[in-house]
Amino acid sequence: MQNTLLKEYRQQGRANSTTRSLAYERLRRAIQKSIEAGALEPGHSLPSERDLAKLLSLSRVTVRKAIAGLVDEGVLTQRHGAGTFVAARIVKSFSKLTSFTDDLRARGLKPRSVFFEKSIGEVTPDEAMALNLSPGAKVIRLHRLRYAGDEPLAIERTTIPQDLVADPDMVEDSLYEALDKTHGRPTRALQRLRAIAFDADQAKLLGLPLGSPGLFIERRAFLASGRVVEFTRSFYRGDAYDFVAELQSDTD
Amino acid sequence: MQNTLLKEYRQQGRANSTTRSLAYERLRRAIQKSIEAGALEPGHSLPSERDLAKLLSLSRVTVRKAIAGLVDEGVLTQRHGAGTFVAARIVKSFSKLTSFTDDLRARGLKPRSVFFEKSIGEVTPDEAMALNLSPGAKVIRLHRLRYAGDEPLAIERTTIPQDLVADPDMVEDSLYEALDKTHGRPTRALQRLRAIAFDADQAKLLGLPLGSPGLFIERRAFLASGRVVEFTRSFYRGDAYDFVAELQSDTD
DNA sequence: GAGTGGTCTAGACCACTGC
DNA sequence: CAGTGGTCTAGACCACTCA
Repeated sequence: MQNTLLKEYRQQGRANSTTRSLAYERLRRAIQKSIEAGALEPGHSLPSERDLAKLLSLSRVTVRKAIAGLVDEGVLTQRHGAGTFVAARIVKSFSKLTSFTDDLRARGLKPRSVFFEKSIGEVTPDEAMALNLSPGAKVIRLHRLRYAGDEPLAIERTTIPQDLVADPDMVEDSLYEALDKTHGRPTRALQRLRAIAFDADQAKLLGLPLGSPGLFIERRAFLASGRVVEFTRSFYRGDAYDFVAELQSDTD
Repeated sequence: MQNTLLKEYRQQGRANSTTRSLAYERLRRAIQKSIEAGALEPGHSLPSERDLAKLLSLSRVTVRKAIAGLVDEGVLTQRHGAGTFVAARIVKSFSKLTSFTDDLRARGLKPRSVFFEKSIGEVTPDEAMALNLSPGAKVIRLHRLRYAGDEPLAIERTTIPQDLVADPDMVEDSLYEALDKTHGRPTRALQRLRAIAFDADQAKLLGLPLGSPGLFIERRAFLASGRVVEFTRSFYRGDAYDFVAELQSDTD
């Protein structure tokens, strides 16, 4: 834990031979890496600011600056008098388009998918509408349970035009990583969200009591060209997610 | 300019007779007020950090902390070697959002409020933090049930600095309409949202079964000067609220 | 009461800007 | 070149948490 952090900190120093490295940036990256590597798990505490300062031969002010950055990204949380902890809830920006897989990795969680379905078929009228496809077009359908480590987090149904991905088996964990290799990631998305209560099937899959609160999210993601790459309907566990949005208040 | 800032800083000190006030919060508020009062206009520069520190008998670190908060809200901008300036225009990427309330109006439904509480009081520590107010400052509290026609939709608790609205009775249905008549509407807001299950009291108020799904939304709305005008915690019926956002992929 | 984060100080050196 | 913000230090005291 401390050792990993110290190692990462030194590593970060070496990384930038060309550029001058800032102590607080180095420490910040070191903490991030330690979390991603699993040395710091959600809910666990970091060494105290004073200990970190001593360990790394930094002043406490510098340590605080490094931590502050991660706190306002939602990666760490601090409790006065108690300590600094790796955030347990997943705070997801509702304004930035990020991949589920990347989100979890940034928090030191291991994303994993269990597929119920990976198939090719003809679009339904619904899907054709959502994806702007002609009737008769072929689509790939993914239906899966998404995990963070051993914890099921969400149920997800995704539909993708077949000409964009070709083979459903190209998608292992991350759709966006598969897209990287072909048409690139989407640059824009429209998302709609509401609260729901899980029905019997959903609750069972997620290991929650019937009627537990969750979030239903529907997303259409677009390529730079304007093409719809993805139509996804997800059910997220309410106890694991926080969504943050920055918005412009309407003139009316 | 400098004079106004100094005066505002002292003013902020007086507000809290009982509790200790934080220097960086005081300075931050003083800068905001100076902007609102027109003593600092967009594009103009602030005194240098060193000068501010000397003027207010603070350390430079403290002055920087006050400024940093306003910089990341987009109210001020800093240019290395040049100075600190009042932002000419706030350039940030916002999601466009439509709330259920907006949809209501668009659909011709009548929003209506039943108030449980409309009062004036002193800020709680929580509220002071959320609104960037000095301890001891007066706030208006609104606690209400919001309807669309005869359907209860949400339970809402709003806290507003008193100097922005003066009289709680000025708010009939829309807080923003009341603000139109005084300081103008907020230009930006930060929202955090998660799924919850309604407890007994909430369920009863909304006429729903215990444990029904809902959205808990916490919102802080800002004026162009960076001042927080509103801190609201709402509980929306899950079956009635749709949250729509457009997301952008970020290069960083 | 020991340990934690939260605030604050009075210095210092560096990198950049603009005259 | 003088002046600015950017980084960093080595202290200090306070307020809070938890056993």
